[in-house]
Amino acid sequence: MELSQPTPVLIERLRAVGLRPTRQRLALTRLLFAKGDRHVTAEQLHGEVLASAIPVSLATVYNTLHQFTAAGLLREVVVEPGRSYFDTNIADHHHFFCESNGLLQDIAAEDLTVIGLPLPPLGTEIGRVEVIVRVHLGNC
Amino acid sequence: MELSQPTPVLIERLRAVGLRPTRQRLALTRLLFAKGDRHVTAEQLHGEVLASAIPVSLATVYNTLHQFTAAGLLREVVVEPGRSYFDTNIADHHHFFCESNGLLQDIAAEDLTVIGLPLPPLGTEIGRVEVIVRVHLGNC
DNA sequence: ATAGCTGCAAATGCTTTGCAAGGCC
DNA sequence: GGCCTTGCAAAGCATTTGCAGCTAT
Repeated sequence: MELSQPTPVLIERLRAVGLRPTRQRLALTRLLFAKGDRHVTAEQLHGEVLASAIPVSLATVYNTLHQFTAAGLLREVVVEPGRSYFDTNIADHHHFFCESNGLLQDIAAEDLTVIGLPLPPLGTEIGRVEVIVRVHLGNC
Repeated sequence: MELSQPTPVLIERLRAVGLRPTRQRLALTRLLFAKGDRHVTAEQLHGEVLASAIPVSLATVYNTLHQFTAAGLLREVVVEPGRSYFDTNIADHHHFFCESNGLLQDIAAEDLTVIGLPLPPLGTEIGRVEVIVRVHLGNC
């Protein structure tokens, strides 16, 4: 598992996608990519970054998450109305989603195969196949 | 393809799930289940029902869609942040979603098979496996 | 220096709710 | 008549935007 990276690496990572390495973007990058794959909401990440003593507004967290998504650093996952998750794993993969506690968990693309996919609607091309396995706590 | 059903059948359908067959619920039921499978947003359906000369408020459309969903008459499909689709096809199936024009299209469960599903997270049970094939218009 | 960021607060868009009036049984 | 529904408007949330001030290069 990938551990926290030194700041210079993070700075390069931002520059590589054409984003200036500002204090708040670095703080968010550090939190997002510090350890393994993460699935966060804007609200969650905002709470974390405030806890790390760097003041960042919620609006900036939203803007940054979307910039990162547009830059290909993150992937947006929509599983519930009115809430967006951002996934630091941008490789092709799928998810378990627990409807009881709102937790997302990765399923590696290699583990799972979809067979029998029909042709897409006329005039369209397939972008991505997304599998969401909805689960719930057994002891409810 | 199933054509528009006579009103008495619709009334029974509502009663069967414990909902009073009011004028607005009947109008919505008629629009939803008149012909084949549909994927509508609350906004869309509201527009349609107003066009049919029966005044229904948007709030009532939302409430009704959720009551129908809770009653098992509809299924909610989440594909984009900030918009919910309601699907009149409650059988197990999957979707094409066109990101260019927001159209949903069914994929029959029989057509598509998911193999290699890992065990769900400890303590959870699988509810439903949902496959969303994201497509986009080729001529963009 | 200057183009690009940030923060705040206000605006937005979708959805839900509270409560008085109305309709179904 | 009684209870469930409806409608409207207002509240609620998550998210986006406008603009003045700040910052990285």
